[in-house]
Amino acid sequence: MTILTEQPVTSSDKTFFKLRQDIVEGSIASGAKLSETELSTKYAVSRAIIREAINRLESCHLVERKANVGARVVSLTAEGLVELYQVREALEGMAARLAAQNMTEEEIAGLNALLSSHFQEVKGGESYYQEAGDVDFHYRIVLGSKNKHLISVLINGLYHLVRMYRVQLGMAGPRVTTAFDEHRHIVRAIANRDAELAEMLMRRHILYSRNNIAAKLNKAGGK
Amino acid sequence: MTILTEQPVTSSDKTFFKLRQDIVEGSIASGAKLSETELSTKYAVSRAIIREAINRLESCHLVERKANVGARVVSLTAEGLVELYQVREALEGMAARLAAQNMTEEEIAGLNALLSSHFQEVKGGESYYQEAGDVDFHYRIVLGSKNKHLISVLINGLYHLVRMYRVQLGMAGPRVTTAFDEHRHIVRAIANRDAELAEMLMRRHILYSRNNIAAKLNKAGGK
DNA sequence: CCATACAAAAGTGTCGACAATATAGCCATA
DNA sequence: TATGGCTATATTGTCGACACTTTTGTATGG
Repeated sequence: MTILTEQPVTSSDKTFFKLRQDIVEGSIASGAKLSETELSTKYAVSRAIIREAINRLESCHLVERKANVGARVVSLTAEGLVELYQVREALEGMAARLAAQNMTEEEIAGLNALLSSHFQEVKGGESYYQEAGDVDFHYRIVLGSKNKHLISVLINGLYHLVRMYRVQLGMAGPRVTTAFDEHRHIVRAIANRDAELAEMLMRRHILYSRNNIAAKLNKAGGK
Repeated sequence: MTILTEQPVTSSDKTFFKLRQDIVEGSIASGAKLSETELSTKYAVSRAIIREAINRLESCHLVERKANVGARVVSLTAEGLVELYQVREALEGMAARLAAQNMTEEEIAGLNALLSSHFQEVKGGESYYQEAGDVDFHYRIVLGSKNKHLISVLINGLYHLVRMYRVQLGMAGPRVTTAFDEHRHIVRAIANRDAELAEMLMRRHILYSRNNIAAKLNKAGGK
């Protein structure tokens, strides 16, 4: 399903992954305080482990920490979402550009295969797999850029925050078929090695999806 | 001089800053192993402090760590430099776009003042201040984007690696007057609130500077 | 009744020691 | 001599305890 194969080796890793999952999926509420002592009993590890996990979460922009005070889970705001998608637009646009230059023919064939399987699911109307498929699609292009920094910042960093917004704001949209067409055009540009076009299409794709989500957010929590 | 006012509050902060400086400036060689015990005696702090510092350095892409093995300072390569500047191109391009939308008139006036003072220095031929001035210029535009994620990724993350390349490869170039003109055009676009143009000029500016540095790197270490 | 200062509590920052893992060196064997 | 496995060493991972800072609650004075 998903390409990413990050395997926890140390106990600190495991705790970090669990904590991240709990935050992304909302088991730990957005904006909540993260007490080190409390978490250390909850996850049955020492405080040192929790501290290290919190530090890593801070690097992912999932928690904010103040010295001598503590850490809180980030709160999800409309501005935050816009800012996040602006960064995605820049980085994933560049990723698409580089993917058009650097992906192998095999990888491109794999992308096309992925699109085909998505097409079946779109007809079936399975929105969950759609979500996972979209994630998978973007992952592959980012990895296809072959740019270490790009991959690290997006996949180890921002994507988890993106997922957090999606999960907690309940994104499963009427945008699926539209997005699917956009994916097709992006892949075509990559297959044609048209880096310029691939970047532009990816940026538009993300911009559209941002507007779509922002509209939902305004409709839901219009305070 | 520089805008960034990150003040170390805890002992861990101080150690992190020192270590980062030593790595960026080459006191600790690129590619060197970072022994926790060794560093803890060298910097006169406990191993826990060193561990935390190393974790943070990993987030900055300044060291690479493997579980149960240890951490090494990143090694500087031509490919790494290209990848780094590709990310800069994407992010700072977006930063310039957003700065054109979000900077206040006062901030833009400040940018112009900065350019003027640089002009004096260019005539005086003080290459050190030029370097600092260039850094300052890019900082201001990134901050002017008012995008939290953009600021964090660039200023807390990639910029230190950029500085590391610059310092250790001895960048003080014949490109100074050219770069100065490019800065002028970027500021003009921002002042005109021409986001599109500002982004394009910034991207070209970084692309040029990448090519310039890469040329030097090939000439120097052509192995 | 409000404000200020002080004291108690809770929480984070730091440390040294122990446990688990990887590396290096050595010996035995083919 | 080369190779394989074993032991010893060094290094990282984890833990519990102590020190310091922030916060909270309380009491006192205005």
